[in-house]
Amino acid sequence: MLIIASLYASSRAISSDSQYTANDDNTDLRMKLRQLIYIREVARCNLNITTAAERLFTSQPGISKQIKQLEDELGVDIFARNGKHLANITPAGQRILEIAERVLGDTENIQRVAEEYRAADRGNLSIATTHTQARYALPGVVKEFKARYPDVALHLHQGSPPQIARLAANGEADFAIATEAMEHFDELVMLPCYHWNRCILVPPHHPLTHGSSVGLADLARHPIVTYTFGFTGRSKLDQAFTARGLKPNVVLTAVDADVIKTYVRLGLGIGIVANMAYDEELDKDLVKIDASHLFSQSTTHIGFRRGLFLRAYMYDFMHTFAPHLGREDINEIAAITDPAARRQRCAALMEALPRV
Amino acid sequence: MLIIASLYASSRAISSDSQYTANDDNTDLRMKLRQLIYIREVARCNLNITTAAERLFTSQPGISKQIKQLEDELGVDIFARNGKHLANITPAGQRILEIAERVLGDTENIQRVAEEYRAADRGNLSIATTHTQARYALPGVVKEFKARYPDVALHLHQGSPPQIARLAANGEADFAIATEAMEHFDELVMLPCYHWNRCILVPPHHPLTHGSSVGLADLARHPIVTYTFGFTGRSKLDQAFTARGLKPNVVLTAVDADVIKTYVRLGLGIGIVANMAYDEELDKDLVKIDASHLFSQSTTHIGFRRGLFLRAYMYDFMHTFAPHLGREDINEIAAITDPAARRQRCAALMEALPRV
DNA sequence: GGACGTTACGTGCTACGTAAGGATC
DNA sequence: GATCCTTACGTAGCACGTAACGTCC
Repeated sequence: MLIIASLYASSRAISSDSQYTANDDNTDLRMKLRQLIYIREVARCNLNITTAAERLFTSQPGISKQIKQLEDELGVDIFARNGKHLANITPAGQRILEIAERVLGDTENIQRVAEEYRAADRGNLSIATTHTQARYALPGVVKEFKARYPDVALHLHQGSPPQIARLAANGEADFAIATEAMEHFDELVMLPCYHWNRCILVPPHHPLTHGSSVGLADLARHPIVTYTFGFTGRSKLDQAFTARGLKPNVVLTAVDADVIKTYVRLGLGIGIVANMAYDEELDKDLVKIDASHLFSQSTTHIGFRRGLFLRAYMYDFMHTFAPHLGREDINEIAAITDPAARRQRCAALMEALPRV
Repeated sequence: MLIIASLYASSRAISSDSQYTANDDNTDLRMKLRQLIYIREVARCNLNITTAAERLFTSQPGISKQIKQLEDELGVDIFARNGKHLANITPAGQRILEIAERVLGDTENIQRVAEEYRAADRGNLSIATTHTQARYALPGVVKEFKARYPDVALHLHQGSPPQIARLAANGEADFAIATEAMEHFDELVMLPCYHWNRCILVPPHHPLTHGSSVGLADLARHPIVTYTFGFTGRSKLDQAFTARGLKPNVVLTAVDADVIKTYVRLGLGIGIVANMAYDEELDKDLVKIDASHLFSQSTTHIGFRRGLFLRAYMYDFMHTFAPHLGREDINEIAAITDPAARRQRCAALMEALPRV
């Protein structure tokens, strides 16, 4: 079949021409957003419809039926069934799910736009972050933010770096703020915020306080208390030791510096923590020895799902937290589709950050 | 309000935690795709709900009510009302409409993905193009394409360049193929296909056939029959004359070369047409004089809406039409968000095309 | 007065929940 | 046997069409 049509007559003549109504606008669209929510949730729940139903506060047969209906309309299976069990996601389903994610993200964006215009300084800000950030880096920013936006409800979700990244990727949190494991989610736009390094905390009169300059070998001779692997730049710490062929004697690992400090006070070992975790006032019973020369610096990032509509106060929050991040810079980087190119652009930003 | 929650317990504990369900997934989503279709159509119909209803084959009160319902849910007006008439699109509505376009485009993409997996070599291909392309550039490609994909229904829509661009931008056509006015639609990805230039057609024994080399001044001395402004590289033609301070004596303009040739045969003037419009066989009663040295070359582009899911046969069509366009190249360029950067990338491609 | 949008009302579809049935592990 | 998905059925809600009303040009 080859159809050739001319349309000089009227600039909108096309649509009144019945020939076009077939391929034309999605007039006969039966697909529903609910169905997309359903397939997404089922995919997220490891293909378990029952738990998906619980999480969406609806009935399991309802989801079952809607999914089947969607598959019928599209003419392809989204899920591969093994008898009556969902066994897998089909290739077509994979691609459909990707687009469905974007669609649902966009519907959320529509709601955000509406909120923005209804009340620019009212809304929610949901931040997923680690203990270190929540305890030492964010309080100042949060205080300033709350003073400026008293009507924005702030939610802080604490978790491990992978959890944090997942929350942001799923849209359950607006921002992810962390140091580790943030490069592995391509759907997240990660912006470098600040560099930091480590310090050593020891009780007063500890042998390390006597020597003039502390080296890695000195540290390796003492029992060490530091972060659990995967938290707060722990990887950089290990790298430094192994690069020198040293085996650190880590006797205790914790997720947060407060626990670490507690055990340093008990004399369990020397603490290696992020330097912003030392509080001049509260930790004056400990001696802080700078260790920036021993480890390569770490960089804390703030991330959000690509395509997320950013409220004005969200730009403001990022700018407060990392003053080098202006609205235009953020938009520019978020517009980059290719994750590799985005990382490259961010690397340039990182260079400009003050070293520690 | 400041909520801090910890989520170490379980990697998916979050969602069963009632604290999150408020800001969490769009569980209580009431928005419907129909509503988005409605607001888009109303916007397209110059805020006339009645005609939008006709075009969508539904009732006018239905649309009216659904729009109001959507506005209610979002809490902002999408359309500004003057009494009972829709007078304008609000700023919020503007942004909502942008996102709605993307959502609806994506739902269409889901259907395409489904088609692709259901029957890879079955489907529709809708091309909007000009007379020149349809008549002289496309027949060979179409023939080859139809042989390879007998089950793809091909639709050719002929129109003016702006109409063509609009069809592609609206999703009423998959491809736009034209030479002029293709840079002004940022939502279209435009790929350069081939360069071409003009030739002069005169009756036998015409004075121009005697001179050795034809110059612009020679042309300006004869009555000219050529394309209407805005068609088939007419702008480049005018530029050449005005750059030399010449005023061409255009006595007749037409949209297509067939009409031009007809009047050249009648002795109305000399014809200036695209060189691919000369048919060795059919036009042997006319003398063709190459004019590539007189005018700067034009470039024909193929364009599609950014974000459009491209079927395998669509890649193939483009490759057949412009062999330098491989699937990867197309994907790479389509992934570029910034229109300026995209144009720049295409400029590089154009350099590589054979000059004429 | 004509075109257009809104309100009111009736109807038919459909999504959803409950309950029972069958498959898989 | 426990878990999980499907089918069947009843209900309640909602979208849609018709008709009448109000409004703007």
